[in-house]
Amino acid sequence: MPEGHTIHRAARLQRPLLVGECRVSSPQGRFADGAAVLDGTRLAAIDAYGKHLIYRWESGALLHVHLGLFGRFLTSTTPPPPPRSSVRCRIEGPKECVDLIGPTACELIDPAGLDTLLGRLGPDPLRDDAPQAFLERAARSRRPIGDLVLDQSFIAGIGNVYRAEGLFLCGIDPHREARSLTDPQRGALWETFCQVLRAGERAGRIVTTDPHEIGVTRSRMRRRDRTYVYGQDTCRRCDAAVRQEMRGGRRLWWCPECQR
DNA sequence: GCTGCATGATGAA
DNA sequence: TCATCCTGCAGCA
Repeated sequence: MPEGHTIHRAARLQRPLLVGECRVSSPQGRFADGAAVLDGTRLAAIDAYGKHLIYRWESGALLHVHLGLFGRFLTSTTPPPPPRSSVRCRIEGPKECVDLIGPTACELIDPAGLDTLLGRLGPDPLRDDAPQAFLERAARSRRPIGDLVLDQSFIAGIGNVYRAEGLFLCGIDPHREARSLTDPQRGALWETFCQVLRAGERAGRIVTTDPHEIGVTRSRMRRRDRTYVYGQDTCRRCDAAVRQEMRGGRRLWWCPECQR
């Protein structure tokens, strides 16, 4: 489900199959006006920024999609089956059909709107952005590092699972004030996010554990084997009871032993 | 059939 | 900090 890896993977996979002339519709009806504008025109490119997708059309039109918590894509080969009633937008390209379900955003935006959107985003590890802006702002911030990494203006693409797992892998207590960490700690955190997001983009799912450590074969990993602390009762590394806490409406998991 | 919950984000108070 | 929006599913009567 949707953290940055999902979005970049969707862009990579959809790009070669949708670029070209597309039929665009809104079976559910809530994007009917936008779909009418795009229908029959040619898609030029698909770009991912953090958790945002931008579909660029040859006409200059820009389609902004954000999956939010529930959004997802269903893909099918053309000709596609009839859409389910909840499909906000169907894009039927030359080689594939993509149905968009339950997005937070599915809207046409203008170039100024895109600038505003991108201006609110911090560097994105999956775009190979330079980490300086993140590192420098974090070095000055008094906010807890666990709150800060979910803030898309600090670093783009991290969600609740990667927050818990990235901080675990770096041995950092999420409550630590961001500025109290050392420069190498903040640097390692950025690098860790780069690694786990890239792995997630390739695999199409979040796996942050080392299968040898967990004692399973990579191909046999069940959901509970894929994370050290997220969604766990006990730490998959040290077996201590995993702590959890609601912060800003999101559940935060951490290991009190491995993250000091 | 209901309730609650989920890998997200926003706007009002 | 809270309510709200988006959807589907598990768990329970």
